[in-house]
Order: sequence, then structure tokens, then C-alpha cells
Amino acid sequence: MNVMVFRALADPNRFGIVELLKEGSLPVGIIAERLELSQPQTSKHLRVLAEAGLVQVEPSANKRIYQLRTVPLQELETWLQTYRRMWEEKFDNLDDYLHQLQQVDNNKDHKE
Amino acid sequence: MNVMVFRALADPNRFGIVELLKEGSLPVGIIAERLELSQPQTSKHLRVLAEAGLVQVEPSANKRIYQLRTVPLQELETWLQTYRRMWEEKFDNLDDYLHQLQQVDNNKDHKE
DNA sequence: GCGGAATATTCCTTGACAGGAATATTCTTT
DNA sequence: AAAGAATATTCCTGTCAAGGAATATTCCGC
Repeated sequence: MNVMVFRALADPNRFGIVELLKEGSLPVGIIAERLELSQPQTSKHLRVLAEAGLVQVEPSANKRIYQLRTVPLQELETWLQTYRRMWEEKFDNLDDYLHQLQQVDNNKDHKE
Repeated sequence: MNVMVFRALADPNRFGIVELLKEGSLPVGIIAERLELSQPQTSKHLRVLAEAGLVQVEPSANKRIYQLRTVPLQELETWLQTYRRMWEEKFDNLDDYLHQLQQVDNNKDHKE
């Protein structure tokens, strides 16, 4: 799992851009307008998102249309799958290490 | 979706802690040892993870056992679901806005 | 090619955060 | 109560990233 994706999504403005682009691809100017960001800020955030693979650009006429790339999100879901059993199997949170400590505690109670 | 979760996972060491705790709950000392982090660093990272709701602490004897909380991960998955159709329905990435621009391009071609 | 629109980049400043070292705190045991 | 183990917090420093302003670049229409 690439942590750059998390870093990209960690900024509220960038998260907002992703949420906005979910509804459809947009040029920079519109994104800036919708999120009330300056144009340079928007471009810079889009750069970070692009470097994380979350967006890709499609030049069209005078504008540059940004659209979401789903691949990183799919990878994110794949990563999440590895945790899924933790809440599906209602796994009891105490693991081996805890059980060992439990035995230590029992020894303590035994002594007192 | 709480962006604090992304921020917490954006740091490689914290991501490593989460991955480690997936295998089972552990006290601070062991976490530090496994990831070759200093004890203070580990405590600080665990603090951030706890504030993001990703871990919770369970005092046991002399130690403090940290365990994963799956709730934020479930919320993350729920959030991802809203994007799922984007790659399941093989949605063509060109949206209304793009089609409008396409028409503009057609006009241009028509003129030349 | 020129003017202008749309976007990208640079420079600067400021704030947030990671890491290290030292210290404080908490709990346990005796 | 005292000592020690385990953990948390504080202080400090360096680095990086976000935001604003200005400028550079790219691309279209004429």
C-alpha cells in the first residue's frame, strides 16, 4: 500500500477535490470556483493528487480536464480487505500476547 | 469521512504500526522493538493513532497494550463504496462537461 | 504571430510535524 | 515508602508542506 495516497487524501482541500471529481471530471477553473480555492492552490493540489495517481489530466481545447483514477482506490480497498475479517469474525481482541500477560496476572493474584 | 484517519496513516511508521497490530495487540515496548523505533517516538505515534480512533489502549499489569479499532477502517470502506461503481460499471470517464467541450471543438472544426 | 484566457510554476513566509534527548509520570513490587 | 520498569510528555531543532502573490507557460482564436 502506497502511503502517498493517504498523504494526498489527508489534506481537506484535496479530499474535497476528490469528492468533487467523483461527480464528474472538471477543469481547474471550475474546481477552484466550486471549492473557493485560488487557482494556483488548486493547481498545486492537483499536482499532488496526480503524483499519488489519484487524478489524471485530459487536455481539451483551452482547458485541462482532471478526472479521477480509480486504481489507487481499488488498491485501497484491496488493502482494507486484509482487515475485514477483524470485524466480520467478531474476533476477540485479546491475542496470544495478552493471554501470556493474563497468566502473569494470575501468578500475581496467586501470590497475594 | 474524517481526514484525520488519512493523516494518521500517511506516516510510514504509523502505517507500520497499524500493519503490525493487525497481527495482534502489543505493548509499546514490543512495537518499538519490532519497528526499530525509539520508545518515545512509538508513544507519540500511538497517540496520533489513538486520536484518529485507530487504536485503543488496554492497561494490563505494568504495560499498556495497544489494539486496533476497526471502526475507522469500516468507515473508510463505507466511503470507498461510494466510488465503487466508478470502476464496477466501467463508467466512461467523459462526463457532461466534457461533452459540452466536445461540441465546442466540433464548432471549431466546422469553422476551419 | 499576437492578445488573451486558462493553467502551471516560483518565491516567500509561516505553521505543523517528525525525530532525538532528556525528563516526568504511572504502576508494580517489595 | 522506595526502587525500578514501562510508558508518556516536554523541549528543541530541522524539515516539509500549505497559502498568498507574482510571474511564467501553454494553448486557443483571430
